[in-house]
Amino acid sequence: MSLKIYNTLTGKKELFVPLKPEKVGMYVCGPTVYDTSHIGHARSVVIFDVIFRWLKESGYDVCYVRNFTDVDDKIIKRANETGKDPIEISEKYIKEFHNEMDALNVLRPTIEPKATEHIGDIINFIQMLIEKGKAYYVEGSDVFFSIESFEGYGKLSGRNPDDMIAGARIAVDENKRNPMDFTLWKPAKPREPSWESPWGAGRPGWHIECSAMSNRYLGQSFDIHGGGKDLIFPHHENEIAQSEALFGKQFVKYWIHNGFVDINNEKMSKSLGNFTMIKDVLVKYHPEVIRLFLLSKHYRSPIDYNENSMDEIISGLDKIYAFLERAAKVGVSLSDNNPSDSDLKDKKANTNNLSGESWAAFKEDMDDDFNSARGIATIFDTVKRGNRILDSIGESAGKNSKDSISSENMQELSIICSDLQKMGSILGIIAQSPESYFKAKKEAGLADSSIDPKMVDQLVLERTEARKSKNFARADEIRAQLDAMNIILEDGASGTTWKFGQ
RNA sequence: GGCGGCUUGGCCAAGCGGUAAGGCGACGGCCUGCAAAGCCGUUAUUCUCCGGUUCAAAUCCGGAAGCCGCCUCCA
Repeated sequence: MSLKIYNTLTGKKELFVPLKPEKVGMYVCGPTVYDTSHIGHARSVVIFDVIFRWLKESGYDVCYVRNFTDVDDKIIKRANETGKDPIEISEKYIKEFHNEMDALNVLRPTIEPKATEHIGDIINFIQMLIEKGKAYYVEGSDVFFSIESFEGYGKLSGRNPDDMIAGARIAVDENKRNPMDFTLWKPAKPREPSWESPWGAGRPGWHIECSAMSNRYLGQSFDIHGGGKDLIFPHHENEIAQSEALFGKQFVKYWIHNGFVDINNEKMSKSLGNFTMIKDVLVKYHPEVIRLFLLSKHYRSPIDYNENSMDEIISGLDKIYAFLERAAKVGVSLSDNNPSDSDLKDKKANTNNLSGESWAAFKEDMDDDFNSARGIATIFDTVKRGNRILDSIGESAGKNSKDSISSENMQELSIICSDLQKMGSILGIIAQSPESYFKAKKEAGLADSSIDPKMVDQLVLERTEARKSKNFARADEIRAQLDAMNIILEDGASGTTWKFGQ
C-alpha cells in the first residue's frame, strides 16, 4: 500500500500518509446550485468519486464531505429573474444534480453540507478571525479578510500579492486596506436573503463557507481537499488563509485539482454557446460510456469531449462486456457488481484471495496518483488475456462444452472476470450483467431507429433456413438487407444473434 | 504584465533517467459458406525544434516555436 498523490501545494507527487492512521478526511468543493450541471462538473465529481472509492478500497475509513453553495450572487440573480425564492432555485438544482450523479453511478459523499445550514458556524468563524486581528469590519460595508495578516498568502497558487495588484483587472474597493483583501461577510441589499450578524443583516462571502464547514466536519487539519483547477486561485488560496490564520496550523495536507473538459477543442463558454450539459450527454450515451470517457485521460490534464472520442469509448466498453458475455457462456459465474457504498469493504474481504495479476497491476496504476488511464489499459490487457484463453479452448466453435474445459482454464477465467469486475467497481463501470448491458443497448437502438425487432427476427430465421439449405445467395442478401439498417449479424455456436452497428 | 501547464504513430492516450503501454483505425493472416466477434502479425530506430548534462534522456537543464489555462463568476 503505497499511494502517491500529486499535491498542488508542493507541485510534487508525494507518498500519501494520512494525519491519523486508517482515517482520511476529504473535502471537495461542490457546485453552486444556480443552474444545470455540465460535463465539466461531471468530470470533477466522477474523478473524486473514484478517489473516494480507491481510498476506501485501500482500507481507509473515509469521511468525504462535498458541499453545496446555496447562497450566492448568481442564485439571487436567478431568483430575481424568475421571480422565485432563492431556496426554490437551489433546491431545484440540488435535486437535478443528485439525479444526474446517481445516473452516473456516483456514490453519495459521507456528508453534503449546505452553506445556508451553517450560517452560525460561518459567523463564529468570522468573529474569531476579527478577534485575532485577521479580519476587519468596515462600518456600512463588508467584513474583509486581511491578507497582510497572513504570511503564507499565495503559497498554493504560487502568486505574489504585489504582482497581482500590479496587473489587477479588479476595481479597487476603497474600503479595503489591501486591494487583495476579500469579503467574509457582506451586507444584504433589499430583497436578498440575509441573516442577522454582529455586522448587521447580511450573508457570507464565497470562500468562508468552505473553511467553516470543513472545520465543522473534518477539524482544523485534514488530509485531502479537492476541486477544479480554476479553484486554486482565489478560492482555495483564500480558504487556506482563513483557516490557517485562525488555527495556526496546516489546513490541508494534500491538494488535488482536476483539469477541464473542452468541447471539440474549445473551452466551454457562454460566448461560444457550447455548454454541454450532463443531462444531454446522458440522453446520448450510456452512463458507463461517460464515466469511461471521463477517466480515459489523467485527471490533471484537459480532456476533449467530441463525438469521435465517444464512439471509441463505446467500442471499448462493448469489448469489455462482450468478453464477459463469452466467459459467462462457458460457465464462469459473474458476481453482482454494483456494490452499494457500504459493502465495498466487505467485497474486498471476500474476493481478495481470488485476485490475480491484473488486479495487482491495476492497484499499481491507481496507487500512482490515481492513474485511471493506465488502469483502463490494464482492463483491456485483461480482456485480451481472457479472450485468448477462450479462443484456445475453442468455445466459439462449440467444440468444447462447459464440462470439457480444464479446471486450470476455468480457474484462470474466473480470476480474470473477478479482477475485471473489481477494477470496474473502482472506476464505477462494468456494474451491469453483460445481458442487461447488451439488452439495453439493443433497446436504445430500437428506440431511435423505428425498426421492428420481430421483422428482424423473421429475417434472421429465414436466413438460417437459407443457410441450412446452402442457399448462400439468399443468406447474403438478407445480411445485406439488415446491414443497410445498421444491423450486424453474428453466427455463433448457439445460433445467430444481431446487434446495431455504431 | 504575473503564475502555471501542454506538444508522443492516421486519431485518442500512458510514460516521471535504462532503451516507446493500451484503445480506435488501417493492412495481412487464422477462424467463417461469406461475414461479425475474437486471436496472431504489421503500422513511432523515435517522442515539436535546437543545444547541454549523463555510460544512458520522450523523461533532467538551457533556449526557440506552437497551443492552452488561471489572475473576474467558473469543475
